[in-house]
Amino acid sequence: MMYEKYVDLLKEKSIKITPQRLEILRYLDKNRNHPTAYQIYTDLKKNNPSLSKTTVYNSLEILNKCKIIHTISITGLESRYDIKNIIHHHFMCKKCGRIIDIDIACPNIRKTLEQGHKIEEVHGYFKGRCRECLEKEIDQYGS
Amino acid sequence: MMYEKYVDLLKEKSIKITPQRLEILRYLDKNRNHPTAYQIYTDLKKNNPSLSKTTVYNSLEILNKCKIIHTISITGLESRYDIKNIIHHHFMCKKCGRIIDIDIACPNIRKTLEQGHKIEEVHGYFKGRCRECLEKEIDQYGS
DNA sequence: TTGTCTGCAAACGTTTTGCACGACC
DNA sequence: GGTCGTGCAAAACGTTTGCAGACAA
Repeated sequence: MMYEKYVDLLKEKSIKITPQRLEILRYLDKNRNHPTAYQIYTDLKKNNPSLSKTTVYNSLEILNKCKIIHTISITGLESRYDIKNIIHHHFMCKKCGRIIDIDIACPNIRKTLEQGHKIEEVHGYFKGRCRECLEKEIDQYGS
Repeated sequence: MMYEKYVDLLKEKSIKITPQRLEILRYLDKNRNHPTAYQIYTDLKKNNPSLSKTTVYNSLEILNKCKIIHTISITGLESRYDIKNIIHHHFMCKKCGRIIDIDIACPNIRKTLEQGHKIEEVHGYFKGRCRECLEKEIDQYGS
């Protein structure tokens, strides 16, 4: 079998390598649209009908804990998952629901706040209307 | 009856004034600890046993839509609610679960992103360990 | 053989829905 | 009289749990 980065990554983090975990990682690598656990589950079930939701949730949890993937809770409903490894934030279009990576970092974030609280994670969630939805509005109602 | 700011605020936004809505606003004004809908419901039910969950959810939704209150989804589980009217962000302690207001604004946030997406809401969620929990750790394991 | 991972079913907590009643212009 | 808000119950949804069997060190 050819070299696969996720095999190495799991080894590096001392997480047991299982076919399910690898499939989830490959799925997130190919699908950069921030899928839900259910989307991952139903899509992977097509090629592996015995896959269970429990395994998907368990795998996502362990991969998130080891920072191989990231959990996004921008919708306020379900969690969504992301495998990008550089720090970034997210924009959600309130019209079409798309979630888009935002490659900006807030430059003046301190690691410890004035009050002494220690920051370990920063989640920037931006909401609004995406360019495509804005353009549709102009087409409809005129500029 | 004495002057009440929330009566005026609802009038201003053309939202019908009902006892339930006012009670929820007064509750959030007094309880600045980012309660869940269920906490609001059970606490207000003590003085108004006929109050229903539906009404609490309906009211929170309409008040959020009109920006009188804000919905916080930092936990990834339930929604929490906040009545503070100046822009701020939130810190959640991963040990004790407390959610604390962070009065900083990211200075260089544009209203429109490079790709043309229009930002209407900014939610900054910070997670880590609060001062009190950090101090407990030091007491336990030594500095 | 021990611990860990998987998969199924059931349970759980939060939120939404359908519907009937009541209040208010 | 028609619209809107309320309250109850049931359903829906995402997620977690308990448990039994399978697998790997």
